[in-house]
Amino acid sequence: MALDHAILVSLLERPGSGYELARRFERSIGYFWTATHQQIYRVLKRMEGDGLLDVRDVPQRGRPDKKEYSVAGPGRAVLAAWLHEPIEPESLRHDLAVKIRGAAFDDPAALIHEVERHHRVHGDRLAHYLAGERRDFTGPGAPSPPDAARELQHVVLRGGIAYERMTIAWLDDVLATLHRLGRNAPPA
Amino acid sequence: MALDHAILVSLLERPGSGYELARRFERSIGYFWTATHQQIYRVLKRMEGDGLLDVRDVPQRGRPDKKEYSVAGPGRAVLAAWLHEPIEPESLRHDLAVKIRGAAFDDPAALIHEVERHHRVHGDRLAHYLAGERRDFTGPGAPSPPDAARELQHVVLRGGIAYERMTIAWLDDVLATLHRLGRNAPPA
DNA sequence: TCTGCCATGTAATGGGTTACATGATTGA
DNA sequence: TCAATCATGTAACCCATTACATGGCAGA
Repeated sequence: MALDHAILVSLLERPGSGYELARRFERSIGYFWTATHQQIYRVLKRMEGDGLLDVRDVPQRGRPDKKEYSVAGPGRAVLAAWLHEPIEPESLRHDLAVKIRGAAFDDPAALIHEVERHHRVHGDRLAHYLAGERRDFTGPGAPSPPDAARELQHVVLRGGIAYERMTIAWLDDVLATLHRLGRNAPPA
Repeated sequence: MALDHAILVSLLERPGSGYELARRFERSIGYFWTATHQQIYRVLKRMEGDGLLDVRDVPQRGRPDKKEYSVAGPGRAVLAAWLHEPIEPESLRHDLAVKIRGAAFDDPAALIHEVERHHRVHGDRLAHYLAGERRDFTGPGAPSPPDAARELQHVVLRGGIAYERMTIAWLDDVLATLHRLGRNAPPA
């Protein structure tokens, strides 16, 4: 159900259409939550039906019209209630780790390219987050004193940055391990 | 579908019953994958039907009998094929981050207890991982030279340790931010 | 006696992913 | 002319979570 809450938070930060939400889920909110447009449209419709959201038809020139959603009173109440409930600390789902342990029953060295690919992806994400941080928080254009919403967005982004740095360092460790195994026991 | 592969890896490391698998998913494999016994029994039945697993009835005294599963030839082939396929780099699903951004529209200081609770959970997990590392890899009883399977298990565990340390450091950052916001703008 | 562990399952629901579907505008 | 972007949706399937269900043994 947390997609509902992520959408509420995003629409409180700024009202928008399903399409715009889907784009945000590829960027800022995507740092910590993913969703496709199909999911988003379904949930928006349901939440609108439940009276949690307001909709406004926005005609546009040269573009398809869009429906701009914003959070209604009951939506705000639902979010507030959720904020005061405890949630379960996350547990990981890490496919690559399954593969690494599985590689013991195959050829460990064959995993090197795959791990390198993941390393590049996380490097790109890190660069992207750092650019966003400079643009929105630490760069010359950043407003000061910042408000609470911005401070909280920033601390979440710092979490994303820490996650990517940690992952990259770990993948270096994985690569070193795979290389070591390759030298000690070269595949037939 | 990666639960299938996680089960194959675990059964290759050591054959076992559904119940035993469920317990492993609470410990070592649980570092990077979670599953409940309901899921596990369903998947075991399906994979056995597909000829990927062998079953053996094991009568026990003083305990219910159990079914011991092990990986059959086709199961090994399925795992090998998956190991050679590329997989998508993970994306996060972090409820707590949604809450933190949402707190801007409520009372940020009210989140402090929740964040502290998560901090404790991650601290406990870290201690648990470190104890496992000492017991199985770096302690006096650990065999040397270790084989490939153990090396790979260790590098995955190091990933879990790095993840918990990173998370704890980030939660410290979050707490400092929440305290700062509380001082600057005390709630009514 | 009661809790917890061992051991296996079924059923209902809900959420997520993938595939399919349409159609206009802008820029290369 | 072709690809990309904007914009919205439906349908089917799979997977995961939650609740329900049983029953014996060991130890506090």
